[in-house]
Amino acid sequence: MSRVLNNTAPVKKSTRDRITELINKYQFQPNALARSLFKKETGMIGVILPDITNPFFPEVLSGLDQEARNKGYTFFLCDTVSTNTNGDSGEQYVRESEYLNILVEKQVDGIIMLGGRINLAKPSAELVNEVVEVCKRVPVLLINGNLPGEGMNRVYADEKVGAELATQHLIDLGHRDIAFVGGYRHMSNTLQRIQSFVKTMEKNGLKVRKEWMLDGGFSVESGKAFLNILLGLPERPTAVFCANDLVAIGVMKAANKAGLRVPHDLSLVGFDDIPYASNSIPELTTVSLKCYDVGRNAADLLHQMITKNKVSRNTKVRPELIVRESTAPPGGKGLKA
Amino acid sequence: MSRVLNNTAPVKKSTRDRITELINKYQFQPNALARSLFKKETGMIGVILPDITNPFFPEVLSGLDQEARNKGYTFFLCDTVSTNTNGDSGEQYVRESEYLNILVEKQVDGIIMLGGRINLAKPSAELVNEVVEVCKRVPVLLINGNLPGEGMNRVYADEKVGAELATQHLIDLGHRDIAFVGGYRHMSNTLQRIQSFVKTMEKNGLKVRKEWMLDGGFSVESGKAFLNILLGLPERPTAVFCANDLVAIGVMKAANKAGLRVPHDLSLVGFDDIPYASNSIPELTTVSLKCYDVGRNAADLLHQMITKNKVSRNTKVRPELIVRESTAPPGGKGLKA
DNA sequence: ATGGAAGAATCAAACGTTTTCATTTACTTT
DNA sequence: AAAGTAAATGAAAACGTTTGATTCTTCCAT
Repeated sequence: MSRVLNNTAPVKKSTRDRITELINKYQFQPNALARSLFKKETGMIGVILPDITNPFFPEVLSGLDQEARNKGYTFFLCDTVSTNTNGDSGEQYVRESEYLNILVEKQVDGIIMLGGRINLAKPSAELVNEVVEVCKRVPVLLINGNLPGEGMNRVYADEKVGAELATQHLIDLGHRDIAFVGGYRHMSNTLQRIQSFVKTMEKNGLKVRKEWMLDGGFSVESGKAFLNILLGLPERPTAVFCANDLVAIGVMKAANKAGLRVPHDLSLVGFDDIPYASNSIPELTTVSLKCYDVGRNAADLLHQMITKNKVSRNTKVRPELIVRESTAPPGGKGLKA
Repeated sequence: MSRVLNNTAPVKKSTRDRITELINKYQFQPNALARSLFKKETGMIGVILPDITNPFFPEVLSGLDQEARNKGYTFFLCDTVSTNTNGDSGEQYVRESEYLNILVEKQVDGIIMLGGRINLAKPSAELVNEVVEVCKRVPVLLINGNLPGEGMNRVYADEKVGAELATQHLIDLGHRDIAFVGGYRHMSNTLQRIQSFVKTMEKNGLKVRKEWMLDGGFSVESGKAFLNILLGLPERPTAVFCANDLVAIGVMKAANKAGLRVPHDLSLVGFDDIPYASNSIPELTTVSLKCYDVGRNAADLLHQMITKNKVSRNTKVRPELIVRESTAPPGGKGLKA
């Protein structure tokens, strides 16, 4: 029966017909569990991410899916968000560990980790150990994150050039007083963006002001808060570079409420290029992390790791500046009252 | 060994210790495939949806996950979108069938269908047949969709009261000239919204204008197109009810470009309450479909279907009007030039 | 016609669990 | 102390597939 389904051996036409007839008659469908048990491959890939509700992730998921689908993979979705948001991300982290275990128990062919603890600037030794341990059993691929030491496989967007692109764009427009707001200093991606930001500023002979460097969130709400802080300062920037699009939206909303017009009074650039970015009024200038491409690359790389059992080298994808409507030369009154 | 892992039988302390030591030593992890093969349950739920990139779906996914997680389920994500968008949704439909097959082969404990063909106003007999066939093998739950005849299990938001809420809100504000734009007439959810819209209009003695009823898309782009059509008309509405938030955003952008202020010149209400809705400027008045609640309910119901093997009755969740900033009395110049 | 080879069909083992049943060991009670 | 009961352990079957080995046909060539 197996032979006729999979054409794995020659079989006389008479018997083949007999079998196929039975298959149709009983609506037979093979049991993938049993097959996987024997073949030691499941065609399943686990993807662990912090929060499916963050529009950033569906985008890369989409790329992953597109590339992996025709290779015959299906996805386990492991959302680690702690929905009963008591602000305790500890719970999220234990969930991450749990899922790691579940996935290897379910014998997935590969695991993709996306965000969460792998984004920490200083990941705990415990986590590193854990992931290394899992790596021994199943190929693991990190997207937009890193873990020190162990030569992990990763594909990621080049945060540094992304931040440089954005900063330089603002400078070329004529801005000299630029703020950076958003993110968390203890996360590696934020850190890279900040570092690249100050580097680019200094390269252009511009000063970065400590009091214009605000972090503490990736959300719209935090964006509003950041702008309000900025508004309370004696000296104010004419442009702000936001750690991601969501906080850019927040900044924009708060600016609007304060009677400031974007980009006339204040230039704004975001980061990520989530769908939001092109839907706001005015549309947001941002740097695209090419989530979709990152996803596709990841799927491809993981597939190689699974089949060739070979550690391919990491892939870095180059971000792209998307100039839309939220940036302009510093013509207006700026943030100055 | 199985006994000590699962505490399924009394075991002497000495041997228990011996076993646990070995487990730790060899980092033993059980094979979920083998277990599932024997127990005939996998703890896996398949969810089929059209496009993870549409912010509507992550929201319900999140609710699903939250409720199902602590019951020990994990999710298969089956995105049926045809990413090489040649506009051919036929491909999407065959993918839907494919996934249905894959999921039963993988022995999932249950299947959740979300959008796609189950939203068609007139589903093909072929589809109905297919789903009925699958239902014989594994519990299937439809979210926000229906299939005729066969007493399918479903949980859904009450589109009719949602549309009524929105329409009545506009009317209460004093609007008499209201347009309805967006969606597809051949989809059941659009149809219900339309029907409820005209019913509510007529109940208030208001006339609905054929030329103000536009359909043909759920996207931002289509929203822009709709408004532009409206602008070209000799007589224009003072408010428009959009089939979903995305087209409302589109309408808002097009209005903005045409120099119209929302809500001063034009009132706008959306549908769905996706995260976008509260991030736009002005924030969008909309009706919340309670995606998250729908998701939670679905997870709960499916769990009952799986364990109790009982066909629970359908669940309907009541939408809620969220009044924000995009609606106001028809004070402005309206759309009239 | 017999031997052999190639083709077709059938058998059996293996994948890693769980559970039942039987067997052995330990404990309690009269 | 013996018997009976309870606890602990061991062995084996089953879940549904795949594949390598084995047997059985069939046919061709010597």
